[in-house]
Amino acid sequence: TPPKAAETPAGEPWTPTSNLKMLISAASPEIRSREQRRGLSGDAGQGLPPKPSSQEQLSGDEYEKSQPSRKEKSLGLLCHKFLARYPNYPSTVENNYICLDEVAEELNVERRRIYDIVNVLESLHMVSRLAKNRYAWHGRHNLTKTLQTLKKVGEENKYTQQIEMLKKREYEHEFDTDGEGNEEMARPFGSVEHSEMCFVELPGMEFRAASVNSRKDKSLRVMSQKFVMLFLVSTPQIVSLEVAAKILIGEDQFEDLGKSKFKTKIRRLYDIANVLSSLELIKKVHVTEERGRKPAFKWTGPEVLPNARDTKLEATTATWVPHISESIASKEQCSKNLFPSRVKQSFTRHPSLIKLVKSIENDRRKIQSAPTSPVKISASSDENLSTIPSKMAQLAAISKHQLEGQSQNAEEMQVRWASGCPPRASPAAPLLLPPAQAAVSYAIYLHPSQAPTVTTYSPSLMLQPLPCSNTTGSKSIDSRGSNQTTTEGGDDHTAKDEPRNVPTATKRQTVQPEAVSHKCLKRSQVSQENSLIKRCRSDDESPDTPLTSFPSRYLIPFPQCIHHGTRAGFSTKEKAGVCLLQHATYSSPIAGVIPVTAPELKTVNIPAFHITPLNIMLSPTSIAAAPVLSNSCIISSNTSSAQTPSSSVLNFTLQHLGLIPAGVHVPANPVLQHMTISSNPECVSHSSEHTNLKEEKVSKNILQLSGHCNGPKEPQELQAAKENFFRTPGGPNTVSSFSANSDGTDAISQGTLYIPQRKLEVSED
DNA sequence: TGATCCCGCCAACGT
DNA sequence: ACGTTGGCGGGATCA
Repeated sequence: TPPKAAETPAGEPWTPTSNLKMLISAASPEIRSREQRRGLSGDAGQGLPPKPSSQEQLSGDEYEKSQPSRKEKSLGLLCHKFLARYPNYPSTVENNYICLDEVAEELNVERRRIYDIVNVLESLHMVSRLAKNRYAWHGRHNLTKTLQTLKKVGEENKYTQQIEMLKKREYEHEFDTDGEGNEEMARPFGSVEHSEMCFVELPGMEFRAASVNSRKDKSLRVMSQKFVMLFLVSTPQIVSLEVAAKILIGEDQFEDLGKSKFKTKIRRLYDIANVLSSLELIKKVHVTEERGRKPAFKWTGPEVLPNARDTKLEATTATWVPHISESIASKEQCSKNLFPSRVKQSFTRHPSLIKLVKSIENDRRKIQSAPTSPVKISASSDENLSTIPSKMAQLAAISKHQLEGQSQNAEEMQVRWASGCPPRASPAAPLLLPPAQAAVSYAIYLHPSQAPTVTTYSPSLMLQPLPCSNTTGSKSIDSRGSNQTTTEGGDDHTAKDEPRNVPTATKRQTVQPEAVSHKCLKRSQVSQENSLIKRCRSDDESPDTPLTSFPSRYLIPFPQCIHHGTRAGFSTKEKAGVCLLQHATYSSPIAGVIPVTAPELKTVNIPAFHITPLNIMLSPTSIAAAPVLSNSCIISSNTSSAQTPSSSVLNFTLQHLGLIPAGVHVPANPVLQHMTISSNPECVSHSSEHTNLKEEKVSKNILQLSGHCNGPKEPQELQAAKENFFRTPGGPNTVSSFSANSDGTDAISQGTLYIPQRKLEVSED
């Protein structure tokens, strides 16, 4: 039963946060939909209407479709609803699949709209396309990394300068007619060269991210990234639409700079801004300059630090990971020593590579796409609220979403202990790996969803200096425009220092007394409770979660596997230079499946195999970028002799290694890079439970794999294996194997295999 | 009014 | 041929 909006001070613009949270928490999507289908009778007056102020309680007839009112259909709201369906930090293999059709249907919108959302999410690597109608949800796991990368690229592109230039010019030509004036302004920057910026990828994500790359990926995706870059490189982190549009246009094709083009650009930017806003990465504000107030947006997302440093892991890996600054000395040198795998290159896909990538993608595509019939949203199906979803539900969804976001902090904190505390044996076996032994190789199975979060910084990139960004001395972006005033759309507290690291800006608002205080307080309170709740829930499957999830991966340590085979494999298939290195390497049967986590595995008699497929497509770039293995050094003790990692460290590392896009064999030297923790203890922890159900699935996986595991593989075989691999229920997965020795030889001793499992879909619905 | 931006046509692509 | 993606911009709404 929808609680009533007790408080809601009159006139207050609807605050997603307010009391709704209760509703939300109470009403999970499913429930809500159930209710919806019922009649909407109850909800009408509730106070959910976006525009509460006046016409609230309509008589009971038209509330339903009286007037969806433009706002109710806004992309922003839709986006909120969309986001509400997925956790910010999805655990490993949760229900991270997104089916566009379904979503569109459930959200009651046209597919087209979903694309708008998904596209920008994709630009942030929060989702990635898997196949035709499917996307994988990654949530914010990659966000930090993505932002860092974007920032870097943005800096490389001299966005800061461009912005300044633009402003300056603008200033100068105040009087000038826009029409002619702009022509010249577009050119100013040496643009040409870097104009070719394409989709920025993340190591490990590239493939998927680019999977859609075929089409002139020009707009949304890329535009979105550029837009974000602008925020990240500008000092007041405020970007006006106008400026953004101009810069973005400038880069695009230098062709007609018609006014229409500008207009269109702005339109797109609004679309993007809407979703970014929903993500709470930006907020609308107004900049008042000479002219008047111009719409602009202010970055409210997490502060993006130059690199590493913010990753909890850092502490742990610090020893092995030299800080960037140090590496700069000589690129070559460094790269040689520290960055075994190549060096430079932004994570931007260069046009020249596209082709290659494309072919790869095609390859992949074949494997994955299956016909999907577009499901039309028939207004007919009365049973399922064809009509307007109750506003209540909407709000609930939103608030829920928000709450989740707020709790994220806690989650992050949680991760923290990991670095310090010895991993106590958690039920999640993965942590229990035996101490590293002499030579051990590990194969890690990566599930797509848990996109590897490793970042490798290329020296070149590292060149960029001060954490403070704004390299150039001329930092006063709007120095002259100091008069720039920003007006917050809703709340105030503007440019003040945002707490860095505060993911969600919201919490901070509490500070404000007065008007805002009301809601803020409320909000914060709620959020707290909520997070608590969340916390509790996290351990067990949330009651309201319709899906049952299973352990996502199992570790199967195997003795001395060989790895050579693997290596060979790599070379073979490399033709494309890239390729999905998905091969399977097999080795002698496992001595025994080690206990690790999955009991069922034991049941299944698995031949030991060492799989090394990398389902992640590695573009040349990425390869370079992802030397992978990263802390392999940690594993291979030899490198840093003295530091034989304690088992705890090892475990920890391994765990996280799972996130790394490995598969790329590790070159001689350990690469340094830092990674982000993407999975938290929780994920692992529940893996121990409900295992049985999936047994069959597991075995299935295994069988498939094993089927192909025979001796050295031929390219063909690999291919086949690959396909099968992808077909696995779990979807594409990645297994990587790596080992690193100081001398470049493989040192392998022990291997671990992660087998991701997919949860059964039990959803009602 | 100008700021927003929904809507959906229709082209580019993939299959 | 048909389905999926997703530019694009008219024109309705909102403030």
